[in-house]
Amino acid sequence: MAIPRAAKTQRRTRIQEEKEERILEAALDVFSQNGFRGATIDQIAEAAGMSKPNLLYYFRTKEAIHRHLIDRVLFTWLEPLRAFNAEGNPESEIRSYIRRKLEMARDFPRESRLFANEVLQGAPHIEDELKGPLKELVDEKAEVIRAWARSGKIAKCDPYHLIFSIWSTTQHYADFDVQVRAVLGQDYAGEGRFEDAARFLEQLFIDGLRARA
Amino acid sequence: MAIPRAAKTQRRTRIQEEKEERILEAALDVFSQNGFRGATIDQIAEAAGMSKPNLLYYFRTKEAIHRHLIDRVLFTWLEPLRAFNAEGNPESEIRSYIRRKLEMARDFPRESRLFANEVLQGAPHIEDELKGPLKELVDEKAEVIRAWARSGKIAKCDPYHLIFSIWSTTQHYADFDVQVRAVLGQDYAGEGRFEDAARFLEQLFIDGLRARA
DNA sequence: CGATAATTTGACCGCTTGGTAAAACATTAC
DNA sequence: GTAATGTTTTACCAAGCGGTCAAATTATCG
Repeated sequence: MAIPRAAKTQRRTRIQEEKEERILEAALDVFSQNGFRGATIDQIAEAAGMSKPNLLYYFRTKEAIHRHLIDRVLFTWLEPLRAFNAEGNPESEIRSYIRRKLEMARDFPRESRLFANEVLQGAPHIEDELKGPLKELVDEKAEVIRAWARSGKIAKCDPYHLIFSIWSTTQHYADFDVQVRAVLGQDYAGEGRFEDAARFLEQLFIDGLRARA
Repeated sequence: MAIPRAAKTQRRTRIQEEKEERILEAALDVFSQNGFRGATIDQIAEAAGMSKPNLLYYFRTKEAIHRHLIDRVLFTWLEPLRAFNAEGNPESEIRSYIRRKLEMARDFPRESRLFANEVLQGAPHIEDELKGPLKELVDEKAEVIRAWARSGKIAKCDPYHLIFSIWSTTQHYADFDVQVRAVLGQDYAGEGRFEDAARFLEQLFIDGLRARA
């Protein structure tokens, strides 16, 4: 019998665990570089070092791989926002949110690009997640920010657009990496641009949101 | 004889002009929604209301259409940055740059997404343009901003990351439109989000860059 | 060991893809 | 008009695509 993915025994075998991980790792490479339609199963299989039918033994369709990745990314991607703490000091909360998002752009650019590809092409696979869980989380944090503004801890501003602007500025360094590198020139060999970006963005957001008389 | 695109007569016929325009218009739709690899010639042909071979009579390959569009977008996309004026008042120059970029995100979202798709996937077709003309223009304007900062007209800041942050925040409303809509909810039916974004971003950048003692 | 289940392979299929060939058709120039 | 050129269509192809199948191979367990 050859029913994939632990049919009889509920427990996944060691091989399953290993191979599925290898596939997802390879697929992250390929999907983030080519988008869903641009990626081929052959590419992913080759990157994972196995034959196409072998890969399809673990994930029945291309969509299944993609969905797995998207779900995973969607979850970890929102971690920093979840950590946003109403009780904390607004200035340091915003500062560390920016830092964390920038670190993610630096350390997980493929995940960022996978997500960007998906949203850019109309989010065909995750519309519900955006309108549901994502919206709810943002609504909740927007209320926190609004409360800070009301109590005069930060300048009055639209909390939604504040969040959008933090998302966009930080993810820019992952999604538009090629452009950033091209503009900065190759003298910027290392990852120094992330430190510079952090300094700039913290200054911009902290000073831009400082409560005014 | 059937050599496309004005071989003998250098002058393009009326039909050529019309059809090429129709093709580019349709291709912009399709490419911006699906990326290069995700788009098919059949899709473009149908959107342009003609048969595939007919379309291929005007553009010999899928790449040729794409290149044509990219070149066009690359040029118009930089208009606002070119307009950036060293002699002007820093505050109003930055303000109007943001406004202009936001208007482009609102009025030409397809162009923005076409560009985003390209850069996101490693800019395989336009690396040279990014490292050449784009970098030169940005270098030039960065010098302007740096001069403003030196003379105390605005806060000291990294001009490159300032430009990146304006690009990213404004284009976000075109490229991540689905997400923005999802988060804001459908009560935001109209284009009001662009006005809100403009207000927020102007506040953020103007206050964030205000010269400090 | 042997039996059973899990994994891997190679051959294959139907469909879509980018692109071509050649002839039919339309337009323009004289 | 008619000849030359420009445009459109029909039929087609080879390659690439996502995915299947059955058989071969390997791992697991008593």
